[in-house]
Amino acid sequence: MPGLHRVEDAARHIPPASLARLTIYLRALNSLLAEGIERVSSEELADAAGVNSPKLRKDLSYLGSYGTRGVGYDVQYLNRQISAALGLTLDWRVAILGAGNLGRALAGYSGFASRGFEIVALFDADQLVVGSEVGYLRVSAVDDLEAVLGRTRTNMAVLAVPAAVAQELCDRLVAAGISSILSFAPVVLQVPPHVQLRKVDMSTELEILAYHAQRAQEPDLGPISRAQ
Amino acid sequence: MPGLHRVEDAARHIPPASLARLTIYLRALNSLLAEGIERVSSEELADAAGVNSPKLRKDLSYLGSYGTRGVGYDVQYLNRQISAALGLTLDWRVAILGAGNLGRALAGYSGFASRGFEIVALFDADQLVVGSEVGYLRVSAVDDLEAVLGRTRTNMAVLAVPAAVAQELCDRLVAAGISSILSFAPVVLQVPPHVQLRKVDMSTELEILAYHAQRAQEPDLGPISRAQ
DNA sequence: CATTGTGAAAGGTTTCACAGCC
DNA sequence: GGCTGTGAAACCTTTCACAATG
Repeated sequence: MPGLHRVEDAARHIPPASLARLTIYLRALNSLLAEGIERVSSEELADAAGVNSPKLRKDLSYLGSYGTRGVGYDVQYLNRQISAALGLTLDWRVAILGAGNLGRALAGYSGFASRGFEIVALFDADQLVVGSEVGYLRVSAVDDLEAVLGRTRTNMAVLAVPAAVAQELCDRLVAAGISSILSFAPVVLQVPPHVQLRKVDMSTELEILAYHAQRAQEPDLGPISRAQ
Repeated sequence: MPGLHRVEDAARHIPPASLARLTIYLRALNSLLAEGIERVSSEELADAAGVNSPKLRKDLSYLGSYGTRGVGYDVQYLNRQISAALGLTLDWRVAILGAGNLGRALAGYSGFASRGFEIVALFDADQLVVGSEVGYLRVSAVDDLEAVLGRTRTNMAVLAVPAAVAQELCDRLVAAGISSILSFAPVVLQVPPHVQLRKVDMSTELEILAYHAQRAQEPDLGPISRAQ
């Protein structure tokens, strides 16, 4: 394995487009690891991740050079390097706000745990739900938000609540010192600049599909450019 | 033959980046409509959508010119034009595969219905779940997939199933003639080129947050570029 | 000698300034 | 006067070809 005192391997700037794909490579590497495969070429890994191989090599080049020319990449080593670059080796403690179907689905989602994200709290406003058990978690009252966040040393939060209360809860999270927030609420949230907010919008994706399907239906628009 | 510029206003090619934001503008316009606001400037609408105003104007310019200089946009009219451009005025009939927490969350998600996506079927493999009611839907057996898709005239599908069975079900959907698929399964799926597949990956988003949070924690990396 | 790592070109996206129009 | 619509510049991303190398 390469020496220790190379380029500061940790965190140079990774372009956003690249960053999003690195997480996909991680997933593919984990599958290979599970199958007991030890070495992989950029071509094979790119196939498994659904991208082309020059793109994959370019993406990896932002982290450092972790392959061997003429040979390929060591699956386990590359897996560790990407995890480290993304910060997945740190201790991430996640609170989920909203214990509806979505919140419960997220609480039980194995993809989080397998990446080192520990779900440490689950909140709901409904008194009938507070106190019930979801997996190994007990649902906390949203009234106790600040206290529970502190006690559990939460450093990330997921909003799985109705649009109407999302901004208010977001504000409380920020006031409580949380600066990494993932929102599933279908509404634009305002946060101060030091807070990282990301959004997952489930209906946006269906709407994009509708656009492409509509175009496919109408065969009268001249040369059709490859969609996606 | 490069000739024939028949520029129909309906569906010229919309750049992907623009397309994704148009759905956000729609949401913002719907909020304005609900508040009874009839006219909006590019500046106001851009604020509501969380983008800057030249970007919004550029995005709208791919559809046509639907504003009035010196005045702004008519909320209802612009709403209709964007909906039409995205194909939301057509009849979308969606099947959800997987009636776990995620599938049920999606089945009950009001954002779908309000955009004209009708959920017409919900499938599960578990015999204990098949036949039960979720909202106004009765859960169908995945064994009857093809028959139910045909009977309900489904033209879009959502995969909310475990990674292990996602590819197999995806293949059956494609064989049954579905060519618009949204997957929540954390796995790379293979589809033929005529099929539009989109993916929502919930752990990718947390991983991107982790990367930025890690960088914010380490103040020792020289000039820090503003994240996001 | 197969395969990585990377400059350079091509293609796509965002920003900007301002012409055009009500 | 005020706001939209858009070409042109700046910036970012992807592709490509090939030099570098174990």
